[in-house]
Amino acid sequence: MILGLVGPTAIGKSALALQLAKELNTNIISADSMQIFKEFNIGTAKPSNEEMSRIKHYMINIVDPCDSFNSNNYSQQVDKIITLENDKGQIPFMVGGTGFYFDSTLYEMDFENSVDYDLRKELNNYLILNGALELHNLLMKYDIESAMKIHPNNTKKVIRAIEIYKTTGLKKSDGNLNNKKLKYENIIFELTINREVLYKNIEKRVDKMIDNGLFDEVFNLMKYVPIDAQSMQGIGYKESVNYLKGNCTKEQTITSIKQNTRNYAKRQITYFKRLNTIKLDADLSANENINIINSIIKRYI
RNA sequence: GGGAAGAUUCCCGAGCGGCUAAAGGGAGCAGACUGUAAAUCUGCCGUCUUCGACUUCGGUGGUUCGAAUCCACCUCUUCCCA
Repeated sequence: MILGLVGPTAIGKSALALQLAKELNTNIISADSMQIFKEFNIGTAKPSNEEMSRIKHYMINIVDPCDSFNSNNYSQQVDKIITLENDKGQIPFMVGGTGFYFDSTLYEMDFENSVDYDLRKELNNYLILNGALELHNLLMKYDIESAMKIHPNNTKKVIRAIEIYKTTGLKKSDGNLNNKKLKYENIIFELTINREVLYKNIEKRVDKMIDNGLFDEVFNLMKYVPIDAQSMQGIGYKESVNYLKGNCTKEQTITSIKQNTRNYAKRQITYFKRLNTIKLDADLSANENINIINSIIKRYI
């Protein structure tokens, strides 16, 4: 059993989560694909050390910035944590904006051992040489059903589908995507807010990150983290790299970070619709929301 | 004061007599998503009673069968010489 809190970036998840975790006397499992990286602090709006010392946060600062990490790595680690906490009689509180991490934790995922990075490289070369359509035709040969579902332009997904077939002999379309097996009972809350207000919040937050020294952080990171590392693709980071390399002005960079963050928030909101969430109004005070949450939890548990 | 360029749909920006509601990009909105997910990708995007109709390309008036595209004047903008 787990409790969850989702919401788009900059809506105030962390603040509410902190209070709630204290109230409920539980630990937090972060579900954030960027906060997993060590040393990526300002741009990921990571909780402060002080905050993390007050409430235990799992899944933050667990990956070296030069390494890669994926949703499967995530769910495997979180499985252990949930079991551990549940065994102690605790219901952990999963908080974050990475909807896919919730998905891959809450449900049984198909295709064990279906990763082959060399094959990906190979397919990527094939893509460069022959184009997206030919790559898609390749998938057509192995798994027509998936090929029909995946747009040829979505080459990452086309490659993954081929990879699944080549490594496991299974077709992606054989997975249980439409019939997912639930792993954990859960109650997921979702913070919502008026879109315009959200976008304003985002802009304010980005300005704050800049004031807090985002560029310095990235400058130091660039000394040892390759620019094409997964960690460097995060919003706020890739744009800063571009700026520090002298490719654009500071103003352009800030505008672009704000823009990309807004677009991201929009995608998050779309994703949350597939999660079965209970909506919370971010305009209400933390205490009000905590009361609402408490009453709902009591009803279920 | 003289000269040059230009005003295009929310923004940038093509078009330079018919094939144009007007390329492309951005924004916005909606959506997809099972191992890079802060990623990747898709659709819509003048209005409407949407297989058709209507109103648009600074303004007004012309030339044409027909104009965002040509002409005249007006308004504004940028730039250059004073």
